Amino acid sequence: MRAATIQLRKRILAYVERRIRQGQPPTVREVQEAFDFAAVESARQHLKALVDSGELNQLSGQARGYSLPRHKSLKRQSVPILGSVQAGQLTTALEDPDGFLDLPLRHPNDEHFLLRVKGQSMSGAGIHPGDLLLVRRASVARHGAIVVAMIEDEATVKRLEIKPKSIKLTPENPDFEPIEITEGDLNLLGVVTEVHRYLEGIPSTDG
Amino acid sequence: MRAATIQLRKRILAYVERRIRQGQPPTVREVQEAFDFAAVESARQHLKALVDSGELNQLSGQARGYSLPRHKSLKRQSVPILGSVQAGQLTTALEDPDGFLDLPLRHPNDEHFLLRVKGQSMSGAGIHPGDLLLVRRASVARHGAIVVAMIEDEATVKRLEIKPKSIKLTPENPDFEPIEITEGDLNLLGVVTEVHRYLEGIPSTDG
DNA sequence: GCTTGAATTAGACATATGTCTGTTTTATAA
DNA sequence: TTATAAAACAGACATATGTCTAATTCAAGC
Repeated sequence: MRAATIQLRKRILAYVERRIRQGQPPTVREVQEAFDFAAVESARQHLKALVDSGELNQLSGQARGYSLPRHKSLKRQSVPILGSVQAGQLTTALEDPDGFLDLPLRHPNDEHFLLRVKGQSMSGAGIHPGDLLLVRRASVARHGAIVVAMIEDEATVKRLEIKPKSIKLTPENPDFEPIEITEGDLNLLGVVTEVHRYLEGIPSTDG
Repeated sequence: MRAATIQLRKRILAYVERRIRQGQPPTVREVQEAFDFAAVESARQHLKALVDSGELNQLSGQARGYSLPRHKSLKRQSVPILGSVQAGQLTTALEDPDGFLDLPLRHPNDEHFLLRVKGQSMSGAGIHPGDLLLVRRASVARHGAIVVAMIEDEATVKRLEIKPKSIKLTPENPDFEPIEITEGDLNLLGVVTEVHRYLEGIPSTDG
């Protein structure tokens, strides 16, 4: 393959992806026009190459038959927004959320919720009051992960430190005290996977 | 219109919407098959009715030419991810993004892009390196807004301060210097509306 | 039942679109 | 430069798909 072709093919792939995401995959001739090919076959050859290399899927013979491979099409789901979670009430809270946001999830088979941040205890990690934390429900987490755990009757956000004989939950703010508990006493609600902040007011809470 | 037709038409609309959201609008004949019509024209008539009532848009004569009207489709959009923007190259950068994220947009009729944060100049506002900023393209902004402006050949993020006779662009970090320019020299690319941080690695950069 | 218009059916046609074959141009390396 | 394969081009063809017209069936009201 020629040097310039690599760049061109990337641009074609980006174009096709954009069209698909906008709701209508392009025809071969639309690709031809978008890239000023004089021949339909030129566009087709590039598309075929992208299919052959696995960057696009194709339903042969169908009009606008190009689609994104599975790993590229993220599932989107409605995620409930929780203002706070009281002890043992996660299920209840999930059933009566403050609202929902449609988000693409990277672990679409896991259960998620959004938790609105209160207080400054994680400001050292760039997590501030009002931020929405996307939490993947899990009962285990890796050392160093930011987790949501039930501490003294309320869900709180801390960084998890796994020690040989205990668990330490550290706020990222020197004004707050870390908590050290035994592994059995840890009531982990989930792992924070994303932080979202909305600067222009409350996001749509269509729930 | 007959009683049963109302229900059927709703089901057809839902089918078309689902197909569009999955990335490929159906052909008339696919609608025909999905609803067991013996004639193509039956499906076509229902689709035509949905177009006439404004629940679908259509590009006549085009294969798979049905699309969602603006108020339905643009609740979620594919937003291009830009790693950086060089002077005057926003259009080019938008055509060759690092990837896309599907996000619900609160100003669905405006153009948006995601900008990956470099440097610590806005850490005082809780914006850190690696964060993705959702930017709504705009040429004007309100006092106090966090904006993306072209400064010295590159897009940078600053807080906007509108003064009587000048514009001040302030980094939220004492280690950096504010910039003061006349209003005419301001090259505003957009307003930051959301901050997103992904803690478990790079979000899908499928572009 | 009869009437009437909506809904469906049947079939054909026009166009859009995918695909194929062969030729020409172009970039790259020897 | 020349040889070579990649890439682009040109044109044709096959199929998919949108659209049209007329006939038939069906549901709802009289």
